Amino acid sequence: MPTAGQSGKTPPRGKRADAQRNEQVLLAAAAVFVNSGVDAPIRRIAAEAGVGMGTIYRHFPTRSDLVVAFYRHQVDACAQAGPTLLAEADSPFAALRAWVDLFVDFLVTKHGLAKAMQSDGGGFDALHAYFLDRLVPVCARLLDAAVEAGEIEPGTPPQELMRGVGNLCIGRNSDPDYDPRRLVALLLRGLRAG
Amino acid sequence: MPTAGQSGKTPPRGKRADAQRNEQVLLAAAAVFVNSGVDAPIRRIAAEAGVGMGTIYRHFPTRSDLVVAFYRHQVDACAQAGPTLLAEADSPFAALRAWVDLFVDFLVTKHGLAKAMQSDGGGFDALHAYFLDRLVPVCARLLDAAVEAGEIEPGTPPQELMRGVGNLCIGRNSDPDYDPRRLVALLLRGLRAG
DNA sequence: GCTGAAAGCGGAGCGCTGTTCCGTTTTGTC
DNA sequence: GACAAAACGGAACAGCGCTCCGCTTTCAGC
Repeated sequence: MPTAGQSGKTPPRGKRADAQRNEQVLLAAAAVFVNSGVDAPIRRIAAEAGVGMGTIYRHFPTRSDLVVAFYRHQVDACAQAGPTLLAEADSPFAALRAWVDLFVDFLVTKHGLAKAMQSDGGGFDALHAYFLDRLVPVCARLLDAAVEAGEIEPGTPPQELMRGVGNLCIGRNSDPDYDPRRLVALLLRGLRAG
Repeated sequence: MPTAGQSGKTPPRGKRADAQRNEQVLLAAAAVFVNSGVDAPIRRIAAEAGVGMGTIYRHFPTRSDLVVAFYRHQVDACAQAGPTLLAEADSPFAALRAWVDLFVDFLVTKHGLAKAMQSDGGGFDALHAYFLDRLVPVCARLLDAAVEAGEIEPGTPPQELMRGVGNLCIGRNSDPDYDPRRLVALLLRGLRAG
């Protein structure tokens, strides 16, 4: 994937050089999300980046925007894996299962991302929206294919399945005995026709 | 410094009258949980009750304790419904399904309770513990009965199922289109032997 | 009744958040 | 180099949980 827009010497919309620089620095500093979770204090990220609070808010009006920017390419990779899996797997349902596994892996390896994705009152609306925008269509295609192949029953909206899977992944880090994968597997089993 | 020597001041088992009164007043004020969710500011509950912050923290060291005290009888009712349903339903699996429905109803009608129950970092540990203490044994008995009747596959720990169901109920209020019941039904379907 | 120690109370205060606002600095252009 | 616009930095404000300690209430023993 290309690095954030500008290659060579064409600044996209006339952003100033220092602004572009700071945006990159902020994205790099957002790596604290990896270890401290997406709830890491804004001040900390600003300090990590060596910029002031004003700067961070100007570039990313909500924490959600920063999180989206930071994880965007991973979400995109997950979205792109959908069609590939559908083409290569033994059956549409197998593809769906593999894709959901990918999604679950993504969520459980990011502290608190699943929780943040629910967006209920936490100001993570942009994150929620981005996940839905990118992944629901992919999920829909996989579901449709599986329905068409007679492997699962129709009637489950993709956004509902996504939401459910996301919800099941919440709190994995707070309880090492809890493994969302087993429950997600049960959920998918419940979809099967028969 | 207390002059320790007095004749037997009996340290009474019972609390002082004003303390008992305030505890009742606080429990009544905790009704703000119903409309404002379990995240309602402590200050607000204190104000509602007409007491100071110190009082509320003395009676309920964590917000979790207050929530537990407020919803305790409803949780107990849910726990007690387990054996009843098992005795009256057509089959153990039907009883399990009915009981889970009861649990889901309880969770979705309390703003944010499901989220709080996850206890990941929110200081809701006592709430989490109480739910588990009271409901996991009930769930275990229902699961065992259904396994014994050959209706579901063995291998799902009750605490995992509880957690999964609880997780699926998160955020129902933030998205009216999301209905956890359908997904919970799928999950239970996934348990079935066959 | 009184009385005084212990139990309980109240809320100011601390530390931590997110977010805004505006004087100062940097940048790019003429 | 000058100058306006863009961007910056962090002090300041608001809201939160929680603690701490001087003041008030209770109640057994007289």
